[in-house]
Amino acid sequence: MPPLLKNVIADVEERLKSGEYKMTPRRSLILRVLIENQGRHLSAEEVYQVVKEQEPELGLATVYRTLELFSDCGIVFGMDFGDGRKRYDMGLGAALGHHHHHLICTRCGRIIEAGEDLLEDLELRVQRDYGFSVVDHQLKMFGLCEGCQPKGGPAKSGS
Amino acid sequence: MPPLLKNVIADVEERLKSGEYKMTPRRSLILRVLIENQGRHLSAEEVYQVVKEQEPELGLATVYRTLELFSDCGIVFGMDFGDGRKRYDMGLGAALGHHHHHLICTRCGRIIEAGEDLLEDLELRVQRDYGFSVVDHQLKMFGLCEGCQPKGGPAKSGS
DNA sequence: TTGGATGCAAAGCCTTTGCATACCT
DNA sequence: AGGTATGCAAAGGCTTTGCATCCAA
Repeated sequence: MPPLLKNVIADVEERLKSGEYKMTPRRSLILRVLIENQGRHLSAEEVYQVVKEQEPELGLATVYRTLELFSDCGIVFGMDFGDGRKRYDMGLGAALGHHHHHLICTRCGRIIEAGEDLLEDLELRVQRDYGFSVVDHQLKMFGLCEGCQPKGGPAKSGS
Repeated sequence: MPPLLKNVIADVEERLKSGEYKMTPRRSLILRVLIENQGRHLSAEEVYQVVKEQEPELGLATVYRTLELFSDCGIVFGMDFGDGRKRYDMGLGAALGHHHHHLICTRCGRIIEAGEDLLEDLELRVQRDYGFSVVDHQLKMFGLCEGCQPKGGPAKSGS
């Protein structure tokens, strides 16, 4: 495994220990799966399927418990794309696990991560106009991804 | 009931009829509850509780079915604040039922509607940079509402 | 030895569905 | 009559929990 991965795992271990938790082999495995699937927003069940390939003994409940644990520690973030199940992803990159921007294609279901930070501006306005102090935000945009859009450029609809 | 309300109900009736559905007394009642509670993002269960006061015979399943029906007709919009249940609100005002901006207080749970439209700008960028054509979006900001913020101005933490 | 970690299965929540009945055109 | 609307209760899907066991410090 690449050294970066080791670092991340070590870092997570630190965070867990500071909260009286242990980094067990199973948790480590789940973490690795999450890292290797960054940006794919796996559900608990999906994590379970992947993890079970290497650790068939591992139970679904452990996945749920681990995901919640990681979530509490700020290691992963849960999100909801309206498909009836929670999905998770690493909180790496953004300093505070801040800024989750997703473009959700309503046709093929693909979810694209967008890295915009224009919301800084909006946060300031909200802070000022509503007296609301923003800690985190989540933006979802629904529409059609490039591949699902009508092809052929800006053709006239008729001819 | 105010004339505006009548108009809305009549309009909804039109929409239902155009889809082969009927505006029944129960649906009308549910609609009225939704209208009278705009901005409160009621869950199905909550709608049920309110509706039952006037129509104790009405069943929860009808509420669910009606909410889905309204949702399909674009009359209401479902959203998710991460509390494990769908919440609904009227899609009035914004032309396309577009622009749902919510400020969610993580301390008291209050949900404030924000009417900003700064995202137009962001949508354009997304369109350009990702080739993603945005149809709708949803923005949630988590933080502390005015009442839940530490009082007394920028006081020193110690003394 | 003690406390957390885990598997398994049962239980919980919210939501959807099946079926028989009631209502309206 | 014919078809939709509805209540009730059962069924479903995802998640959490209880309990006995296992593991590590």
